[in-house]
Amino acid sequence: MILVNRAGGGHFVTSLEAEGGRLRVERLRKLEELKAHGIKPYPYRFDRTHKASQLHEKYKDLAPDMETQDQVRVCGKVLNERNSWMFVDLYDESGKIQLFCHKESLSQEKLDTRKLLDKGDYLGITGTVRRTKAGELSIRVSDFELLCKSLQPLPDSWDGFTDVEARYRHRYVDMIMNPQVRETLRKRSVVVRTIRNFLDERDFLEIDTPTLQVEAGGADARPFVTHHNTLDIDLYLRIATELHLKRLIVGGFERVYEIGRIFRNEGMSTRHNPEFTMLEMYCAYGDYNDLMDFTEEMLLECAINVAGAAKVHYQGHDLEFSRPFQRIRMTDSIRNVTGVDVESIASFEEMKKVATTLGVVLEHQESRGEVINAIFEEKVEATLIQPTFIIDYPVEISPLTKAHRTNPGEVERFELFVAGRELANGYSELTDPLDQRARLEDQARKKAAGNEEAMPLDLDFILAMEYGMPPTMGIGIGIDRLVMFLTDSASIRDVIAFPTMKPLAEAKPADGDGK
RNA sequence: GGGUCAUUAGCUCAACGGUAGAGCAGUUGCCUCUUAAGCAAUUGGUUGAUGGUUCGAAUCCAUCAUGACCCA
Repeated sequence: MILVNRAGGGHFVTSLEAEGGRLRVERLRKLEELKAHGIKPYPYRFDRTHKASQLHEKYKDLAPDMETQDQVRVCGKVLNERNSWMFVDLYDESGKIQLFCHKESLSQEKLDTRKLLDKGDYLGITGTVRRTKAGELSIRVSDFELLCKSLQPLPDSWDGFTDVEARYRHRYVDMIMNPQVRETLRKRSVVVRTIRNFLDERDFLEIDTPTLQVEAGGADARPFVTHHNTLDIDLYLRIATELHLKRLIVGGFERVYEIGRIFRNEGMSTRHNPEFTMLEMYCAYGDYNDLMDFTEEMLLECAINVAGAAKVHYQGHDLEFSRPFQRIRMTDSIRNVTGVDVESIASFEEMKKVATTLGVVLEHQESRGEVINAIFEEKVEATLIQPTFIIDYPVEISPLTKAHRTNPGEVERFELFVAGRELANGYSELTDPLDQRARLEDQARKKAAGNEEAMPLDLDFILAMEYGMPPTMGIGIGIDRLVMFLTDSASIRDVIAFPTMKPLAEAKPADGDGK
């Protein structure tokens, strides 16, 4: 089997032997030599007394060139070495601690073993705390044990590991070499925890709904298809959690949410990953006005917990998450940007002409409301930098939203835009089962006509609604995008631990057809 | 889907039609000294893949693969 790879970084691994090349062979030689000396290269455990950061805190007042007799045990990964392993940078999750391996402090046996170590190995250290003349807190090593022999060479620590494709394909190396990768994922965890705490404090229940579904509804998107062998039926991966969370409201829960993985079989870009994480939250007896207040409060708390302030720097913009966010009717936002008052244009045909005049390219829009939305997306979205609620959407593009209480043709829906991108989508939920049925039948008609993004007719969902659903507000928030804003990440791949990557082609045998 | 660019040693990059190089890493000595980097010597390549042009291709052309950035 031949390994096919870009030597520069991208890998489709079919041969471990080819990875790392001769440097790996050299490490295997050392591994064998270690074993020959009776050293077990993959032991079971190590008791440490301190993490690196704890030592820096505890000894922050220790003066340069001062030596203590305090014995400590630390462990971690070797990432750098100076002067033939006399000075070693050992990293644990909390940070770095320097090891001072003076030959007079180590036995001859350990000095011999030291020659068989490589960068990337894990070590368990016993020694005393000192600060060097140069001022670096260090451990004078009296004993060490190998905790893991690493077989793969690490990237050059000075030039770093910068090949974008290689970083995403071998994310564990990216995490080792680029600390900000781990920091971003840590902040992601803070965002999710903040949201959970925020909702839990307000008596919400987190309930899991099905990922595998007979029909994928609740959003305009193409689903992934999979197959259940025993039932011998195709199932779809969910594109939203909305329809099931609303069934929970019907069932008597008043406050529910789910932070779950969503799958959409669509394009990939710096803003789209095929699987992503969305918060959906539903709360009985509130409307979309209450929901905007609620959303502002929650996002502000996220910003403060992650960035430490309401103001967040994102890709050259200063985003201000202080309350309240601007609220603009969609039609007003179009007038503000283009000068055109779409509310005064009643007919579908006339609206299409206006769109064309504005340079908006239309594809399969088949109603006045859809054209208005196209104009909005093309002309207004990118201009919405500060957090802004766009409210009161056309009914034609909102099949699950309650009709606006005063404006005909509109629904009580908002989307929150930040840095020109949609971050959240919320509304007064449609609870009228007859209206809901009419809207979904219209969707089913579009689907039958070939629109793959139209929603299927979920009769059980309508049946649930016939049993009675209280007035409800509900929202979906893209967690990945929120984390992008709060961590100043340009690509969604930066906030996902293991982003989706297209595999590299495997080598074909010489007698293959080569296709 | 369209355009532009990229892919060369473990990593970061040169070489732009004439013998594939550097820095770091690695190896071997010496050295117990440091904040990217001790000193010296030295190993290392099917230049992403497949074709083509040419006396000669990392370099020019075509196709493919993967990725990045724009655009739809």
